[in-house]
Amino acid sequence: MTTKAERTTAYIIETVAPIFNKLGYVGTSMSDLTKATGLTKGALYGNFENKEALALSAFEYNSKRLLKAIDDQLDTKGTSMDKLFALTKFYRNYDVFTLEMGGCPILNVGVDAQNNNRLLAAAVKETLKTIEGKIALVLENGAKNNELNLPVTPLQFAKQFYTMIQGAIAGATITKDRKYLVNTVAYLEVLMKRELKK
Amino acid sequence: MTTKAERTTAYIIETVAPIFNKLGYVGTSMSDLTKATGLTKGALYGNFENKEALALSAFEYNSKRLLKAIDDQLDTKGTSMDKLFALTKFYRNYDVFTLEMGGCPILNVGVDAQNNNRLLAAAVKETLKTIEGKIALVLENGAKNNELNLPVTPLQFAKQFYTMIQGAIAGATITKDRKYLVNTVAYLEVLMKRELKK
DNA sequence: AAGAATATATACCATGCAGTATATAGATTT
DNA sequence: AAATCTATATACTGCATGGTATATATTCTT
Repeated sequence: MTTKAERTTAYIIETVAPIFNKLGYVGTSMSDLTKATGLTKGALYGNFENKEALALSAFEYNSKRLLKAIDDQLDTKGTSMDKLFALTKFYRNYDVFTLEMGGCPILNVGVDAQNNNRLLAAAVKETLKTIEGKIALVLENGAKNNELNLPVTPLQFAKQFYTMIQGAIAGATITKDRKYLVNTVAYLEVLMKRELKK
Repeated sequence: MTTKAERTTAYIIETVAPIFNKLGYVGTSMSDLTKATGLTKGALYGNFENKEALALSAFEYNSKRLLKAIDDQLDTKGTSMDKLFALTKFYRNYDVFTLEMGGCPILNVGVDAQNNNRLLAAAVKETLKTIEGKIALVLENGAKNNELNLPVTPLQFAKQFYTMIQGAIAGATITKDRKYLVNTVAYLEVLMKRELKK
């Protein structure tokens, strides 16, 4: 059973996560958070040591949600090719997925924290590497099972794959135009068929 | 001839531009700027109406520098293919180019201003479109002069081209690893040869 | 249900913030 | 060189910031 205190901590993180993601670390004030949660400073500082700990928990929360969603796609039944196409399909509507998170946590926090918060920046970097690793693993298994051809190493292909996705996310974010996602995913699928298909 | 006042204004912009680009709009304080310039608030507010005007001028300054550099590449003598390869070469060392600017202004300001400053966000969006347009123009001319084959419209290809670059910039920024630039540019050049060559 | 332990609210602190009014210094014009 | 005009420095707002000490609720244990 979860104690009241644990539920409060969880509630704070959930509520605070999209705000930090949207407004950035320095752009978010403690009063933004008391307003959003309906709690007072006493409650927030009773559950978290300081603003930085809150921001870190908030990012970890968003990060886990994202990694879970990616895992869900890559756990699709079928060939490794099926799994990868499930992932591209996921990213085609990534703007919808990230709407309630307040945008892409990798891009937003990655850029925002770069020169403002080392711990956050390091956490983002690790999440990015984790995602690349997950994609690489699928590719590696696909190659092992003779389901696909790999022109380069699995990690190399995974990195290039995610770089294109990242570019699409950046483009869609900056221009507020989801076509960047749609078009890039379409192109990625063509490239995958061309370069990975046996 | 430039008056002393004009030179001071220019000096402020130059000095302030990389700071805003690095620390973001909210992350930059007026005292950061007085410290960096060696001037006082009186001087800054005498030359600019407020912090927002200062940030806008700073972005426009960085933006112009970037557009100028891109133009320089695309003005390379030779075929449209030569011009495009000059551009990819430029982006291979983009981290060096943007070092003294405090990072990529498109990515940094585009993400930072997204939820903090509408004017800035709009300015970045426009710059991004301008870049895409410049690339599209080279492609269009190349097609007209029968120098290359276009599988899609010039703008469509240009957008996909820049999306990949943008992804590489994001990856390199977040992980502080320039390999994202090097590898993406290498891959882009392969794709260009494969898809554009007659 | 009473008492102990814990979680939240209140009130406060020092500091930093963007911005301004005014004084002083410097440049430009005559 | 004097007078005028302009640019910069100084000193000061009022307000928001992150954080804390303490009082008051609320939850948990017995």
